[in-house]
Amino acid sequence: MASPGCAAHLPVFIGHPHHGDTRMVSLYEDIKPSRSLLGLPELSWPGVYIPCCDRFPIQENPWMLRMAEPHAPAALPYGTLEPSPAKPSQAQDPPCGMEGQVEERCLEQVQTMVVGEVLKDVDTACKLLNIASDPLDWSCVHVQKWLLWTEHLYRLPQVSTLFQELTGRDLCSMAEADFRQRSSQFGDVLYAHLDIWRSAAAMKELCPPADRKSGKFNLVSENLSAADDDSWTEVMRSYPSQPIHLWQFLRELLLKPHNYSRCIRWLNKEKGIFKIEDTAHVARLWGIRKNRPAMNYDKLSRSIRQYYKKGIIRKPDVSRRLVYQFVNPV
DNA sequence: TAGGAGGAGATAG
DNA sequence: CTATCTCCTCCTA
Repeated sequence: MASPGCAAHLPVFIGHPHHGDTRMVSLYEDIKPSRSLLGLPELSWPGVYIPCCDRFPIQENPWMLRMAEPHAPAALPYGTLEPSPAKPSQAQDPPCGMEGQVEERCLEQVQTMVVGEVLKDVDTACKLLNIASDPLDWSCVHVQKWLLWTEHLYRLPQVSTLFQELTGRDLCSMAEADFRQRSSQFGDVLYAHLDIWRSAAAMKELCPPADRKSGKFNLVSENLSAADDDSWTEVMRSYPSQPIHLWQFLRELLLKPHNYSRCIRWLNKEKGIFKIEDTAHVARLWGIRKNRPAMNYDKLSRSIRQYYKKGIIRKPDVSRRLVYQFVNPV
């Protein structure tokens, strides 16, 4: 994606780009595309560069300072991601002395967190979409799901129609120019996003989840949302088979408040009472998950109501709009 | 006008 | 056959 001497910006949304609580950074690919790490033994992305380090001098950057603390970095508001002028030389300057070592370690930590978050996001998307993490394994249907998801994630106009009848292998064999040919405006974004997925798949192969859990990537899940991650993993273990049921899907969203609290959230977790805050968003997510592009809240709510007589979901004692209750809370 | 309740036929796995 | 999906009517806030 990067032409020589003209490195490209690779936006990576950590969490969800539409939400204020999103921690978002832009990965800067320096010279080599991230795919080039496929053959690398070490588990770091060469050239991954955090442009926010440019914008905020490290000693004045609270976000950077918080890296050393045990909790999550503060959110970077959506919209601050505009590619800042690339300054590769600055990123590549060898740090000097103790200060330089601290800075380097800090950068390493950030990189590790970013990569860990990317892997987590890819994992989450895989589970929500029910597709393999490795694009090479995707069927045409999986490719369409991934495209719909990417459209949704980056708020792209409909691009999935431009990539019909393509398997994941077809997609992976395409050069950036081929992507641009199909979509002159967003081909590069799709290419970059696919690149992230391919890199993540390669990385997962090099470093299985068990290793990641106990290894360096633990930094991320420990620091950012350990409880979330555990419950999420638990949920996925509980429902390994397909197809997923709507109530399970809703519960999954509820168990990822970091990503989805803007569209669905607990009002009373103990009692299993939740509220759908953004009907269109939840319906769209469900539609993507079930490959039903025409899904809307009207239909989704009808499906929820089917659970009334099955005793899975009901309206709370005090009925309120968009508020439902799991009959058997977790 | 959006959301809620529920009937009923269609559809996918 | 089950679990929705889809379309529908009627009701309510």
